[in-house]
Amino acid sequence: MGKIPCCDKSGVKKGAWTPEEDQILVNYIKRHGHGTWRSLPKHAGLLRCGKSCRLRWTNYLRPGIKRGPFSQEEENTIIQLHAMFGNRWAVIASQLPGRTDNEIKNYWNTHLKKRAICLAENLQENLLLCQYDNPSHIKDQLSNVTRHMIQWESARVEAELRLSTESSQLSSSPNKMADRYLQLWNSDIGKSFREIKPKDGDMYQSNEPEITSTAKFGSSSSVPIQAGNIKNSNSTNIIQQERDGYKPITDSNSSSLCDFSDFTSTVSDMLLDSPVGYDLDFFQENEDGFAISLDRSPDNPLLF
DNA sequence: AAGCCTTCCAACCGCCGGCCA
DNA sequence: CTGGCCGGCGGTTGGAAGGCT
Repeated sequence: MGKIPCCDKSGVKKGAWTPEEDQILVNYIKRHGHGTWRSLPKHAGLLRCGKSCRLRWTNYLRPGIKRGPFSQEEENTIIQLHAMFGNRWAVIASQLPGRTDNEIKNYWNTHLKKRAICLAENLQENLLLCQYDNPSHIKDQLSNVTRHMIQWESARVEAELRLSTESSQLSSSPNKMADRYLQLWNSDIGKSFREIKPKDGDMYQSNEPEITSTAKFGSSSSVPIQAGNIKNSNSTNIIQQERDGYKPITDSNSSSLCDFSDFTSTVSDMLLDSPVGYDLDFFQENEDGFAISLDRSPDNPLLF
């Protein structure tokens, strides 16, 4: 049987669109609407397949498309939504007016993903070092781990807050919240927590590499999120931290995994139970690794 | 200046789900 | 219920542009 291709390959032009083709497409759609994309090229007089026309229109020619570099706010939104939804670019794009899924996907793959991977690898390296360094060094490494976790949790919490205020349906459904947490846990960012590779006698026990049941997140995801005083743009810290001197490492061939669920739930609890809302400034390192602080100086590595 | 390398992004490709006959 | 059509989505790629030696 086989699927009928969207267009006859012969006689169909491929590659970059010319300004003339753009003009033809725009003029036609302005006059007639796009109708069925498959028949559009024939009616408009274009030697393109319908899919190509649709892509060109939705990603480039459609009115309201925003060109140019992403703002910090847009970047934050992408990071948060990617933490929530993974590579569901269309969902992410729906929250960024004027941006297309293709553009966001490209931006993630060329800018944000790289940073996230660097950070995750650095985290992994830090934990490896913990096993060989002197005990006093461990606290520093743990601080890095803690920082990373706090950032991850803050991105998640803020994203959940945002979505919960936008969708009363979702916030009223623990299962859907759990599903979102599950997606988050199975995303690249969540993966960075799971794929820590301790050696023998590791500090953390490796259990579940990938969670596939929403039941695992029952308690965390059902925590009611209140709209209010969460500090904005927490997630940018992931990027900022990388910019501020986190160095990438190359060893990423991990096979054993380390479960951070205890850690993350602890940090999550601290965040969610905080009497001062979701402001993260109170986190700061001390001699025990991390503690609560009101230090708001720019040098505080936990400030976002 | 020239060649090579890397980065970035527009566009392509194949798959999937919804709709309809 | 089934099969075909269609649009949408996400992964991937090719080439242009810029940087480096």
